[in-house]
Amino acid sequence: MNKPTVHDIAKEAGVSLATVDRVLNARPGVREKTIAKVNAAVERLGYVRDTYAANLARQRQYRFVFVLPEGPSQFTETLRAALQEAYASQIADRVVLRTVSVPANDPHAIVRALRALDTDRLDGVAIMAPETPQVRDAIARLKEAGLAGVAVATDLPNSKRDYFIGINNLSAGRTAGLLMGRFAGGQGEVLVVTNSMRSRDSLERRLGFDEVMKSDFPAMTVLPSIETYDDPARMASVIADVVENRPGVVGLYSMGLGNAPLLDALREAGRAGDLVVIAHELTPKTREALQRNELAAVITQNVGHLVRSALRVLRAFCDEQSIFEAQERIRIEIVLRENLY
Amino acid sequence: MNKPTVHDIAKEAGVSLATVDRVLNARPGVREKTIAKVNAAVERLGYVRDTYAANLARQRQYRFVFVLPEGPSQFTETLRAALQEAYASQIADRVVLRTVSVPANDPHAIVRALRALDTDRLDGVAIMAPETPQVRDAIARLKEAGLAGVAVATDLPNSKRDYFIGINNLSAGRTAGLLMGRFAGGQGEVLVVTNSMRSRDSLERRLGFDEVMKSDFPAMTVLPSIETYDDPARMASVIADVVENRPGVVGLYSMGLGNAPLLDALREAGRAGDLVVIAHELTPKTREALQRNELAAVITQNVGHLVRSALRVLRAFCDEQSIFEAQERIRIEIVLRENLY
DNA sequence: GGGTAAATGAGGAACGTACCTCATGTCTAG
DNA sequence: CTAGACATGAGGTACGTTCCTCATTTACCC
Repeated sequence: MNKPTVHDIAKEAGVSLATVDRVLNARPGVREKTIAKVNAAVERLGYVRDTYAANLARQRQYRFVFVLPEGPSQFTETLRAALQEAYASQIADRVVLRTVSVPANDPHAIVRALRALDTDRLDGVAIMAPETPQVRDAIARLKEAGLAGVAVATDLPNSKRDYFIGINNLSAGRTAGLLMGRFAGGQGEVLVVTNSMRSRDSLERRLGFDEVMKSDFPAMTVLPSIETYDDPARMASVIADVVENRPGVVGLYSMGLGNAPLLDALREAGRAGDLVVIAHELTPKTREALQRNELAAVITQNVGHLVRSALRVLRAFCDEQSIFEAQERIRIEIVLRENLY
Repeated sequence: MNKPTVHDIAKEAGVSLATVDRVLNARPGVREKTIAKVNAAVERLGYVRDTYAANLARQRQYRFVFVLPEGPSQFTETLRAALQEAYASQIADRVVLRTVSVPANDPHAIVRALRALDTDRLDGVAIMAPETPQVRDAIARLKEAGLAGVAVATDLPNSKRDYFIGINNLSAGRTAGLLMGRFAGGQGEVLVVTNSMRSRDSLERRLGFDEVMKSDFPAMTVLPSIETYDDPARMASVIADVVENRPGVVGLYSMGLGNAPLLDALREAGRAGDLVVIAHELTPKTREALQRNELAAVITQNVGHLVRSALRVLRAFCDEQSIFEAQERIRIEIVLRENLY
């Protein structure tokens, strides 16, 4: 009736505990035939290893590092907070966590940080960074050393990461497009801003946004992306320009970081609550703007989920366990004033 | 450096292991003063009990029952599937699970089922059922027997449930209202249908919906709720009536179950994809309808999250552990064609 | 100050697994 | 046929906790 243990397997297979142990842990010195016998018994009884007991016996530690962009972005701050919170909870059982901050847009510094990781004292790495060839190589090194590696929020599709935890940005852009079209009534011009189009995330979002606008709202015009390079002054002048010279603009899609300056500029220009503004990432600022009707919608991913997922997936890879996909899928969430929770 | 164990506590407090154990497990025969000494040591070292080791030693089993409505609703089927899936995973570690089906709208049968539960062989119950005074009493009995009890999807606010896992239906209705208003352009009439207004969920959703329509879209008219009593023929006639006699109707809000018949009726009447239709709960049917542009939006709660959350919360109550609120909050999700995942 | 009850200590077994050693059994090549 | 390699068994210890027993100490009351 109860869950079978290694002892049951031993009995069932007609071998000793030691042999069962050797088979289950893939230790050498067992004949093929015996291995088969044990595996058959495992099958028959439906044995599943008690991971917690195993971890206890093995004194398992999961030594993880999170490599996150430094700097005063609301998104990364939320992420760090979520990480702290998760670390204090059950999920981080037997996890020893460290975070490393890297300048977001300095590939060299990122590579340096990745190289500096002591692979002998580490079991897994979660990385949020833009992908460059050097970064790719640095990740390859980590993988060669046998570490688990996941990409968080920003994918590293060409690197040997084990898993990507985050949303599909093409779909996110498409979702923004659909919302924009429907909210704006299918007419007028739409401004698209981002801090930098060099980021893969922005590129993909823009692509998805345009696809939907073109196919579903052909009467709308999407203006070229405007880059603000994290410069509030630039943002202010962009918005001012729209107010003065672009009466046809009905919507604004902010694809990247830097929503705080955007919202400030809109308020300054007196257009807050007037345009249909759609932005990414739920933070204290965007949350407040939703409440004040200054943002029509925020497209986001649940950051708590993101970090918990990263921890679970890293552990699963360390233990060579399978991943419960449904649980790890990060959803593209649409947040309006009314479902802010 | 490492996590402190009971042995460390014993040393630190200058008492024996046995005494530490007595204190930690609230067993009698320890002086107040000694208890204080031990607790101080726990504080000082930041000791946290290793739940998994404890469960191992204690041979802990979590015996849970899920009481779910029977019948061929897509929502409950999805729920059952999610439960199966969760049961097979890590989350259900040491959990022995049983489900009990009850007729959704027969309070007597529900009470009978709750009474039939053997409280001696059970640690927790998750219930999805409409609240009636008898149900409330039956739950009180379970609580008295020391079981953990959570309400799932439908709250039992007046019962002694330990926790409610699900969305706030007032907010869900408000979210629907905001979407409806913006999607429909703030003009025209809106039809509201549900299988039954006797359900608290429908009432609350309607309330929220009306609030937002009134305050944010005063130019729109919301028609009285139409109840279909799970009768496809009735649904068909309602829709046919709209097509023929209500040219001003631009939107349709389906608050309850029974989306399949609604969608069929719309197709029949040739109005699918024409009205702004907003429904609840993501199921295979609603998913397909989103893809075909027959539904503008679906407001839903993640069912996988729902059952995993229920399991975690039940466990936490059994162990008298605190709950990681952020993780257990069920979000009101808005699903459009583009973020179906 | 002695008796008694309560408080505490010391130690061990168990949970399911990992990992170790040492002894014994079995096969195979020369 | 036998040495040596390989396969297997038997048994122990450990992980952090629970829960048990039994002995010893302490505190308190008359």
